[in-house]
Formats: sequence, structure tokens, C-alpha cells
Amino acid sequence: MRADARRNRGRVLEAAEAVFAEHGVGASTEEVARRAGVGIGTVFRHFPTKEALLEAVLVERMRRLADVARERVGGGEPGEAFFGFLELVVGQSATKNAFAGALAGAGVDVESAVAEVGRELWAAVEVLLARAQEAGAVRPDVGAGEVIAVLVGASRAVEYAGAGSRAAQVIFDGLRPREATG
Amino acid sequence: MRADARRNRGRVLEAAEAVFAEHGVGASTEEVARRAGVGIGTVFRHFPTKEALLEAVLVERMRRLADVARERVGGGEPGEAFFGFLELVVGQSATKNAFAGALAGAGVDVESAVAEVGRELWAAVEVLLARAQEAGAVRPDVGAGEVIAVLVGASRAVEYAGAGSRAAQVIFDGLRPREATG
DNA sequence: GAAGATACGGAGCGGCTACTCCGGTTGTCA
DNA sequence: TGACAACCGGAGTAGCCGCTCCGTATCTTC
Repeated sequence: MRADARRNRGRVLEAAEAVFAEHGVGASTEEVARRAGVGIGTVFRHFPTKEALLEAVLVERMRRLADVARERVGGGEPGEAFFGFLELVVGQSATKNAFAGALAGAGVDVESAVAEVGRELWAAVEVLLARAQEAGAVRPDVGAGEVIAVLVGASRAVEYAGAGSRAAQVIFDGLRPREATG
Repeated sequence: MRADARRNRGRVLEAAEAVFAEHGVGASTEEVARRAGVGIGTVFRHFPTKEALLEAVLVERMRRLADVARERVGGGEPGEAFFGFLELVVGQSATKNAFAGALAGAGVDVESAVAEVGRELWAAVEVLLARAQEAGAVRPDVGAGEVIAVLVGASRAVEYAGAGSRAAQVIFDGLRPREATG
């Protein structure tokens, strides 16, 4: 792969993330190309279809989230690491997290493309969760799947209510054991 | 307004709700017309633009939710009435509740059209909430705005995780006071 | 620095979709 | 039942968007 090709691929991905977050999934590929400073042909060479581009953006975001989760496993108090991760994901950009929902709403089948990185993210969350549960900071009757679903929901709630809302805090409180408080 | 006109308007609204829930907001107006059993011209006479149709569907759904909330104020134990309403909304059809999100994702400005019915729903939730809080079934430090945001988030979580998921239950637990359990 | 491979740009094509327009039909009222 | 207005149907239009194609430019290798 030539150097300029790799550079352009990155630029397109970055531009696509921004454009789709800003104007929705319906934004045209041409606008992505403009923002990236490349021609349309270049976009379609790297991502043979618009759907492939959307999937790539999603995969990229999930990979970054998985990285963040893994980083947080190492240090600090388990409960703080866990809830800190949740807050970070939601606070970073709720709009971006709603991306997968917009894809599904547009009739894009995402499952297959996201399967691998999805397992990565799942595993990372599972570790964070197990440690937090052992420390008694999270109720013991939830699994990684439920945590991720809660995360998706909290992102949507914040997107709806605005960044200043306490909705995410309330939602995360549902993950805490009954007697404890954060 | 002639009788057939009113009938067709209703059919179109019904068909639109079904089609958009099924195939996403990107579904064509022609398919809505087909499902409603009318011509495209009829659709566009009642709703001068596709955006107007989408808004009308959303308003209709919110009005029904407000009705359900008001019905529940009357009878039963306050906490049960409140959480029953939440579960009913989420259980009824998470996909439909994600509708507003899909609209926003498509770049549709919804606020103005929904303002009035939104206040209706807000007021109804406020009453349900206040009674539940007085009865000690809901933590006292949340308002109607946060409840609605939580509801939106829970709908999204269920849509993501599937109807069988316990995610909504976990999320709703965040609304409960610390010492109590449902 | 020359030659081959690789990548870029963007005009153009086909298809789809929101929306219009008007001849025909149906409901309504005296 | 007749006459008028309201309404319907759906072919047609304009415009947008995903995607292709190929001449040109850029990178790499020897």
C-alpha cells in the first residue's frame, strides 16, 4: 500500500466520522470527499460502497472504545475504573455513539462487519465488569451484554437530553448494588 | 373535510408508522402509499412534504403515549402506575420509540412540530412521577425531564439488545430510591 | 532518473425519489 | 337526482446520489 493511499484512507475515515455525525447518515459521499480534500473516486476506491464506509467508521470507533476499556483495566479502584469508563464513553460524544442506531434505522446490516471488534469490546468490558463486581461496586446479576446495552441507552438519553443532563448518572445508578451509592 | 378524505388520512398515517418502523426513515413515500392502498398524490395532499408526514407520525405516537400516561394516573398504587407506564412504553415497541432518533439522524428538525404534544406528555409524566415520589417508590431528586430521557434511553437499549433483554429493568432501577427494590 | 505500478480526480451515467398536475371519480347538498 | 365541489390516482418531472471509468499524476524500485 502506497504512502499517499494510506494517508488518504485515514483522512477519508476521519472526514466521514465528522460528516455523518454532523449531517446524519444521509449525508452524501461527495461531501465526505470534499471534507477529506480528496476526489470521490478516491473514497470509493478505499471503501467500495457507501455502506462499507459507514461500517468502517463504526468499526474504528468501536476499536477505540475497546482500547480505552483495556487501558482502564490496569490501574485504579475497580468501581471507579468501571464507572469512569461508562462516563467517558457517554461524555466523549453521545452523537457518535448513536451512530450504530442511525445505521440500523437506515436498513444497514451491521452485525457481520462489526462482529470481530464487537467481541474485542465485549471482552474488555467483561474484564472491567468482573473486577468491579468483585469489589462490590456493581450488582452481581448483570453481564457484559447488559452493560453494553445500558451504555447504548445512556448515550441515546444524553443525546436526547443534552450534555448537561443527569440522565446518564441516573441510568448508571441502576447498575449499582442496592445498598451502595456512588 | 369529506369522509373519504378523513379516512384516507388515517390510513396513510397508519401505513406510514408501519413502513417507517419496518424499513427506516429512508423508506419511500410510494411504499407508504401502496401499503395504505392510496395513490401517491393522496399522500402528498394530506402531508405536503415527506418531512411533514414523518412529523405527523411522531406527533400521533406521542399523543397516544400521553393518553396512556393520563389513564394510568387514576387507579392503582402510584409506584406500580409509574413503572408500569415505563415498561409499557418500552415493551410496546422499542423500534417506534427510536423513531425520533432516526428523524434527528436524518437531519429533520422536529422540535417545533412536537412542541405542543411534547408539553402534554411532559405534564402527564410529571403527575405520574410526583405521585410515585410521594409514595416513596421513586427517588426524589429526578424530574420529568430526566424520566423522559431515561425512557428514551431504555427504549434504545431494548431496541439494541432485543426484547428479551433485562437492560430496561436495570435502567429503571436507577430511578428507584436507594433502599427500596422492585 | 527511467520505467512500471499504483493511486488520484472528477465528469458522467443510471436509477431512485420527492413532488406536481390534471383528467377522472366520488361524496355532498338542495 | 342533478350539479358542484372536493378528492383521488398515477404518469411525469426535476434533481440528487451512489458508483464507474479512464486519462493524468504520484510514488516506488532499480
